[in-house]
Amino acid sequence: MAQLRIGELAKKLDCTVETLRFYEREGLLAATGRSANGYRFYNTASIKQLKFILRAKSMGFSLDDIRELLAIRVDPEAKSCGEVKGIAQEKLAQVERKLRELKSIRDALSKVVEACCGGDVPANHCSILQALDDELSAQQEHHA
Amino acid sequence: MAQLRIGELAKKLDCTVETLRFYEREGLLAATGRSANGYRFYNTASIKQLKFILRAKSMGFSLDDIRELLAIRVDPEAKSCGEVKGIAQEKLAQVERKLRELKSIRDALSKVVEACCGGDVPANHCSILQALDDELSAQQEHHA
DNA sequence: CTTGACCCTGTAGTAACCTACAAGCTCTAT
DNA sequence: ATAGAGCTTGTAGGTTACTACAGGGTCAAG
Repeated sequence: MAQLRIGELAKKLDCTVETLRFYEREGLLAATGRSANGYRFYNTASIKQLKFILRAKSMGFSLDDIRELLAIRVDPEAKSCGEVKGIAQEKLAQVERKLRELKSIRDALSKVVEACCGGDVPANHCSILQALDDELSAQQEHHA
Repeated sequence: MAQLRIGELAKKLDCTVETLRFYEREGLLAATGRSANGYRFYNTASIKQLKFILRAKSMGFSLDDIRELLAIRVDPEAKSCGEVKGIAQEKLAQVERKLRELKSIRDALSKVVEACCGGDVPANHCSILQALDDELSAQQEHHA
């Protein structure tokens, strides 16, 4: 069980073999080695590394970020905790920016959705279309 | 002032001429016409349409969505308010999904950032790296 | 009459992250 | 012996929304 082929690893950690080969090309995850027939195999260290990658991805890190984190992970003596924290903080700041942006989009959108009758009537005077047309749609309080 | 050239329009509504030509290729915004020299020109209707596009974009609609909304806008008798509202609601649902996802990313990230000492010490035992390695990082309450 | 800003077309590149072949080898089961 | 699943490489495509040329025409000012 310590030795998995690419398809087994893909199934185990729920990704595709193409993704694994892609990660290899990108320098994120080398196979542990090749068996006599040329097939890639992965041991527990490789599997842990893939878990690391997937977990970092799920936390919003880009593949570039992950490359950087992996370099530190491989040689943690060479880098400080502060550097790692810096990467994570920057990512957190990005996520928070995006979050604010999305919130304001959601607010604007839910406002126009609420205002629309949504009925089976011709859209001639649809308030959504009007809001998108209108000079004052974004901040109607400003005028009212 | 009712007739703008592409560069003037770009400046007026704060986008680039390349974007305008791109929107034309994409069927989102045709120029009102061409002058004798072949230059595009835009009248107030075109300008309104570009405003519509930009406003829709700022509300999180994709260019595909906007194409659909424009079709309704051009012939609003043929479509119902309900259809427009449907598009907007679906978009709102997408935005809210993304929002939830980002929130959970932010929470996970801020948790690991808080836990890290961030000092100028080697990253050997960095809690961020450990969290990414660790089986239990995502839901440590589950075990504790 | 030339410079420089502006316009034209068409094509190709970017970013991030895969995804999909084609052409062919290997292993297992029947 | 042969089918079928799984593996190999390399290359090309796809998404979204632009962005960046190259190579050339147009126009107003000096």
